[in-house]
Amino acid sequence: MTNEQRRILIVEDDASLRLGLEQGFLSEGHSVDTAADGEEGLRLALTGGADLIVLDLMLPKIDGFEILRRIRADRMETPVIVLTARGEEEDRIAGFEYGADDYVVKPFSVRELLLRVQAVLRRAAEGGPLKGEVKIGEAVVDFKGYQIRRGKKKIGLSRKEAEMLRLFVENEGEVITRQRFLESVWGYHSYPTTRTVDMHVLKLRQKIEPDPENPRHFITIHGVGYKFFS
Amino acid sequence: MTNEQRRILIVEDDASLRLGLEQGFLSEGHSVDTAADGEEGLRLALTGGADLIVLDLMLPKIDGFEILRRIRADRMETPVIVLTARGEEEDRIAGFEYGADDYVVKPFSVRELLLRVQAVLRRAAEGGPLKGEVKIGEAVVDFKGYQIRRGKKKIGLSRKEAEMLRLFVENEGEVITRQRFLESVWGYHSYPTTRTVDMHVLKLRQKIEPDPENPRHFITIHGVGYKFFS
DNA sequence: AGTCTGTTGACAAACCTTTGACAGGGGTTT
DNA sequence: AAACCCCTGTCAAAGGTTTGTCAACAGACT
Repeated sequence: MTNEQRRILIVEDDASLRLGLEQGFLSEGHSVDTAADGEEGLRLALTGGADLIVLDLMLPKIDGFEILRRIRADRMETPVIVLTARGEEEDRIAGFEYGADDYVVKPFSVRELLLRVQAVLRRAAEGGPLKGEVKIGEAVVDFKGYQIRRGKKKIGLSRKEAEMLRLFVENEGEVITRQRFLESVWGYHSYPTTRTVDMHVLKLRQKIEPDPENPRHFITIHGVGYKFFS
Repeated sequence: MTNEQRRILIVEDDASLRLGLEQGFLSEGHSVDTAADGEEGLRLALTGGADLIVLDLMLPKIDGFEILRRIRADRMETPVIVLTARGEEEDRIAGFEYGADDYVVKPFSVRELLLRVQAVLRRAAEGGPLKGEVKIGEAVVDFKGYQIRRGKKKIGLSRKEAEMLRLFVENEGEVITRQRFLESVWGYHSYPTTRTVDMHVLKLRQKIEPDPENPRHFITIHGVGYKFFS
């Protein structure tokens, strides 16, 4: 009852993944449409009243980019989460440009995707902060452009910085442990030290805090993790 | 990391992998049960109080799907992480259909599996006991944010304070002995004096009680322990 | 080669936790 | 009721752990 049920469209050619996702969504109480190729996917996207679309980029017949482009060309604002394969990292930037709302890199845990879907649905329901820009004190973060504006100064964000910031913003007011950062931003295939997380927080503070030595937005919770306030 | 120890059940027929995983979990401080075939695995899954099950799908006698199905048929909610081999009966790999919490494709690094186990355990723990906020008199405790709000004042909670408070809240009205605090909050790896518990109760009183010298919420039971009322 | 990013080690600084000490309460025994 | 002993409240200092920050290094990219 924490969530309303929604209609999810899954466009994915790999049968086992498609079924797995379908089950996952069903078990969360959503209803599901599926398409195994781009043609079908586009048709369902344009006709069916999906509340959210999970879209693989690599598809038979019509690829994911094209589907995304056509959806947006129709002025549909249905949230889209893109699935990209490892090594197609550039896809992700391109994906954002075409108007994806989030992306997940394969291989991912279904749990992770379910969490992101929930987050996107929540944002969509609330009017979607990440859609455009987020204000943090004096600074304005542009996630799609990977940069921050403070007054007239523009400061670039690296990929890791941007992803950490995204996690912060999505969980404003809640403590996020270093482990959770590693899990969510770094994934299961690289194993940096937890000190690395600290380093990135330091950088975010330097780029965003008015007074980096007395942080107001990125708060340390000793022995636990960090907490964010906009 | 002061992570709590858990009991892990490994169901895997390949001996070297089974031993490798066992070692990994042991070195993280968990305790481990193992089963080399499906029959044994199912038996242990249903009887033993495992906190998490690592389950190979391809097993002698009873395969992993069947085990998973039966576990869930019993309404057990023990988290399960499934190990699948690449190329195994693809259409059935929709392991999530049967309620797995995550899956890992062989070959995988032990390190990766350990990380996923931690993640699943953490989520299982978070999902359970604590709701968002709890009111204690005038104060509102925000466990996710590790803080207390009293009117407009926000007071931070340290980790130990938060964990003690959690135990108090979860056992409202019951007397909790100092010993129980030590076991539950501090665990088996450290043995502080019971005076330490007093100290933390003092701090909680100072942060939460309207009049810390005449406590209404954290009551001393002389010779026994403390009792909490919201 | 030069730049940018991510990662790590090192060390000091900050912080929480723990402990000792002592006063004050509580309960029990006479 | 008084004496007594054990338990708890509280403070402050010690102790140990966690974090902030700098600098160096490797790798990717330009």
